[in-house]
Amino acid sequence: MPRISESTVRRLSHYYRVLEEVQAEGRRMISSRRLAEREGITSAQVRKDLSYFGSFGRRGLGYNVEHLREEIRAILGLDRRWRVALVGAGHIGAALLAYRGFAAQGFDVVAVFDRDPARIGQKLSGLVVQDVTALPGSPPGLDIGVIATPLKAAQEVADALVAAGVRGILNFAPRKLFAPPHVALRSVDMTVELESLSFALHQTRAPRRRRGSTRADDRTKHPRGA
Amino acid sequence: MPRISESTVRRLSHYYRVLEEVQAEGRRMISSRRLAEREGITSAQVRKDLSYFGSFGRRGLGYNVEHLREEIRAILGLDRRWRVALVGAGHIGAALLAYRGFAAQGFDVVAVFDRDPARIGQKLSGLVVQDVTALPGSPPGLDIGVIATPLKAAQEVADALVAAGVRGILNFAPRKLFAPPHVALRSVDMTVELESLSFALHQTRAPRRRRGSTRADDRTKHPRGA
DNA sequence: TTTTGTGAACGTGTTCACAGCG
DNA sequence: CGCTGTGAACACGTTCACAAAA
Repeated sequence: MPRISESTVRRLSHYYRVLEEVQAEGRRMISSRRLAEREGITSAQVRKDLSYFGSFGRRGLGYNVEHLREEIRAILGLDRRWRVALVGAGHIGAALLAYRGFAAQGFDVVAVFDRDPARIGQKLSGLVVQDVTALPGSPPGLDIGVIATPLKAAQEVADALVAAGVRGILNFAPRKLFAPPHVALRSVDMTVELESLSFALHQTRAPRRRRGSTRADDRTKHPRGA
Repeated sequence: MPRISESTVRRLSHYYRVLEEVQAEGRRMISSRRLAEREGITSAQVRKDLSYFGSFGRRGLGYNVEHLREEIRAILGLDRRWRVALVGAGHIGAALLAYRGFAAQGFDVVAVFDRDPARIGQKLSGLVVQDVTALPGSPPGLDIGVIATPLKAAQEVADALVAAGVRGILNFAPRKLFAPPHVALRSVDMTVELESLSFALHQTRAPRRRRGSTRADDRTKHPRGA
């Protein structure tokens, strides 16, 4: 198995979502073409992504929806539960905690921390907010840490999470964090997204044009544009 | 000027943040090397990114912090204000509204919509939540729409925002949206990030190794890893 | 026929490495 | 010397296009 690119993993995540929908619609099989249409990408991309992990389809027929869903579930590691610690019980932290879909996919928030004395001791979605200084060693077997603190505390909290033994960090603070190589790090940065939009809108250029091509074998038409 | 890649734009956004910090620290000049270190990338990347837009540095000296900040500010279109409509006044919507940094960078939320009668009419961070059916044409000169609704409403809301004339959409619903080519679309999908972490943690492989290389001219050492 | 799985071709973003200038 | 700006080399993800299978 070759090294899997981050983009492939993200697409798998999308395929998984589509398959859930398609399954709910009662379909038994789906082609790479249909799957691709739902995501606005090419069918070759779908097949290539899946081919890194095995041969899940049947030629002429497509993929069995339930089976493929289970395969991707296993590939993504969603067939087990992950113990998550949330640091930062402010607006964003609270919003994340309230998000039901969190636990639904295998992520259990087992502890919430904050530095603000006014928040410590309060209950949030069934969990008592603890003092962040209690982080080291407190909840055993932590897998993932979620950082929803203000900018300035973020790196410090990341270090504490690493010390507490997490192997993955999801960062919501708008700043680049550093962690040792054995700790996976992902960031969600709303500021960057907004500024990227700002850049795109700022360009009063001619509407961006598609990369041209004439051959069409594999090309998927995108129903409503990009 | 060549076509600018999305990754370059996102990095510009990061540089901008670093420059703000560096300026606050009172430094007058900064080299591509230092800038790169802060972001965990190579100095060549920094110089290449900037070179798409002009020659902002001075050989032997580096870049003037304030000047470069202003240049990037203009490039990203942050030297004007953008009128933003928020749809969805739930947990995430409320968290976004409460985020002060929003307005600080030029994004003014001028209207909030929701479908839930219980929320309509309530005040949120100084704005009265309006019925989403009032969206078409209500606030004139909208630039950007932010979608913070449940999954199922997202595409419908996107269509409404497009009809209302927005040129950019920031989507927080965990689903692929479609919009016409003249509307820029960005997504923040926490689910994908978590599942990407899950995948990384699930791989009990040997710790991922760096791509090898011996020459070092331009290489930047990353202080604490990736 | 339909649709998968995949090597090969292609295009695009990153890194190298150095000329050029302060 | 130090550091930028940049063509050229490289690496890597995407798309093509077709053999194979149902």
